[in-house]
Amino acid sequence: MGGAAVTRPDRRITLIDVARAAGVSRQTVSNAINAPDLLRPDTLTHVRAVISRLGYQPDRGARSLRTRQSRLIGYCVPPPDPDRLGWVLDEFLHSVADAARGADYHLVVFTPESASGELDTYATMLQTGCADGFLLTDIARHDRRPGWLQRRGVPFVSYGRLSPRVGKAWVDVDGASGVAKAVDHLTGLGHRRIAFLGWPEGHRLGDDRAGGWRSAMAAHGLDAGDREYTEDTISAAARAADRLLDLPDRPTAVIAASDSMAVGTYHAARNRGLAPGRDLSVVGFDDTPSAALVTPALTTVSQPLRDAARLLVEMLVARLAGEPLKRRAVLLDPVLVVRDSTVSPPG
Amino acid sequence: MGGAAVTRPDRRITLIDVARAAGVSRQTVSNAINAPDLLRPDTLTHVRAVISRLGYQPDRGARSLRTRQSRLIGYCVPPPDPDRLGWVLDEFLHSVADAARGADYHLVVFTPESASGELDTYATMLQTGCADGFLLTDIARHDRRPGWLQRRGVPFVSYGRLSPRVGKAWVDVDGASGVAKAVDHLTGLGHRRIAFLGWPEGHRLGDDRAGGWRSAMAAHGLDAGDREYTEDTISAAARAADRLLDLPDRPTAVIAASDSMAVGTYHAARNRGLAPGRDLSVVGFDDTPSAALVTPALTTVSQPLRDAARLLVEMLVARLAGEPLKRRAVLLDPVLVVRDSTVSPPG
DNA sequence: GCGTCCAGCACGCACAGCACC
DNA sequence: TGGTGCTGTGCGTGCTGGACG
Repeated sequence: MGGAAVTRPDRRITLIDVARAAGVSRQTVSNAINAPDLLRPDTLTHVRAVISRLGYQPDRGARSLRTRQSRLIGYCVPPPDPDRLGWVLDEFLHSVADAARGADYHLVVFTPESASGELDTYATMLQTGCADGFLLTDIARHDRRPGWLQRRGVPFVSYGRLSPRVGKAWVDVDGASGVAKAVDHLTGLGHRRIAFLGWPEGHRLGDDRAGGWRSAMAAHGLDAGDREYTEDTISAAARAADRLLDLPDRPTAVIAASDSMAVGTYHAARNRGLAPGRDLSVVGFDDTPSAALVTPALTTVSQPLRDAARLLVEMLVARLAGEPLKRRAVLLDPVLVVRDSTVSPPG
Repeated sequence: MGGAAVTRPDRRITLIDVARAAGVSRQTVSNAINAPDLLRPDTLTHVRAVISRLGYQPDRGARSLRTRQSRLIGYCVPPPDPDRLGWVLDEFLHSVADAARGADYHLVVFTPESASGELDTYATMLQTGCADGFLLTDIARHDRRPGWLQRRGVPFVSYGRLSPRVGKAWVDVDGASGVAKAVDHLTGLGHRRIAFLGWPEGHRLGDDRAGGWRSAMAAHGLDAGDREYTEDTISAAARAADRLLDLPDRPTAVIAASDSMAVGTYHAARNRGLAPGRDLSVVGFDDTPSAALVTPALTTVSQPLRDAARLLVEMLVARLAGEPLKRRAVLLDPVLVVRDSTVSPPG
């Protein structure tokens, strides 16, 4: 019998223990937690004192069985891609987990069972009571998840805008505004030929950012002719940036739709003997951890991740509680972080 | 009444439904899932067929209430530090979540309630049945978590070695071997003066990596005199690298104990007009996503994250099941990823 | 007695409805 | 009466002990 009882630290404290110690019934203790306004103030104070004295914590299993809720938020982590800059998962996750705890929720991360059956995984998570609602990120062009969840009435929120047809609760960064800030910054430095390197048209995020560039250029009376669209990888961006630098009247600055593409632009510039941050100004988007580390340190548009996380959790929790949303679609204004990759145009 | 019943997609399928459909008792269905060897083969086949036909999934809440287990693995995400390179959280989390699902576990990420009361958070997670065991990373010098968990008999595993006193189940990267590979690589290029930039002594990881450098240098008949120890941030590393480059007979290569410190070395070199990857070779450790992006692309020691994650989950699941561990402490051999920051010494 | 399978109970909680002042 | 607090019940499982052949 030498083995320690690993799974049983000590007997759990239950509602009944608290009730006995406080001299009230189970239900009164339950109400003290879930419906405090049903108790007389002095009873409430007394029960609460006993609760904290005994260190009582409601059991999730039992509560979940009774209420049919897990108080768990599901988040399917996107698979890492070596040719894309690491996402800002670190800070985002931290912020989300923090906000969730504030609402007495927890965050469950999971991966799809198979590439094809991602939706099945969401179904399983729901059926087994492993999540009450979901947090979505990296919404793709024809993403099936929002519509699927919407049809089933499953609460979810998205970091990334949604078409009204498939969902109403989302938070996103105002890409147009972010890129416009980059244009303002560059014109302030004296640039007139500012190119844009974006994603293929039809991508919501990409179109948003490209639109911001176009209108900001127009606002400054500049021509928005120099642009290339390509997929969001370093290597593809380098090829696209090459085409921009091949233009007869070469741009003096490039705004990229992501940090990955900005790094690709660095490569293209160096390949023809141009020094980014001296001969060519470059602006990125996302402020990934790498942005501050590359040489020259990258000027980039930073997403307000903490605010986004807080809002997303707030919205999801409201949906889970069946409450109406105060704000359904929130566009956050990003900040331009100026580093060393943007300087006055040469000459 | 127009509002849809958001929380109730449709009535759940329970053990009883399956039992009725299969013409057996609840318990037999339960056994088909948890103790298949108690059933006659034909009964088992039949029941299993009905289970998959109805798409039955055991309810986590009920199961958790009965078994006193959540089938949840807790992971406290370390707070992001802007002056340190983003951790490799992305890939690690993905791998862990993947491995956990294979064992019918899920991963709950959480943050400490307060900086001081991290242990309280672990206690709460346990008490509320929000985790059965924990995954630890970033073990600090005098980390209180392993001992605390150990004393309470809480199952946990650590990514990062543990002193036998506070825990026996861990997986770690063989830092000494990784650094030795870096030394071999550099001597192969013709370097003789290879400095080491590490963490203050007493840090297990740091000592491990420093030891690898010392013994590899000795094996090559080289002097292991050039070393600096400092904290793991870019700025501190830059100052320490400065001191190395101030040495009368300047090293031609620097091996840093982390990618952050390698980037700090880049800065220090450039400040005195030395080009890393030409005048000075630099090797990092960790292969963070930024390593491939900095200029020159950083040669670095890569952690086998997938293997680590798989092993960690395997060990934790075994501990949770009360089974003996096949392997308690596993040292994984890292791989040197050669990029552009290491070249033959100048001259 | 052995191999299968089944009925009753308890896990800890929250809801409905009743009792009290 | 209305504000408070209490008792009975069931959520879906898995364990214990018993029944059947």
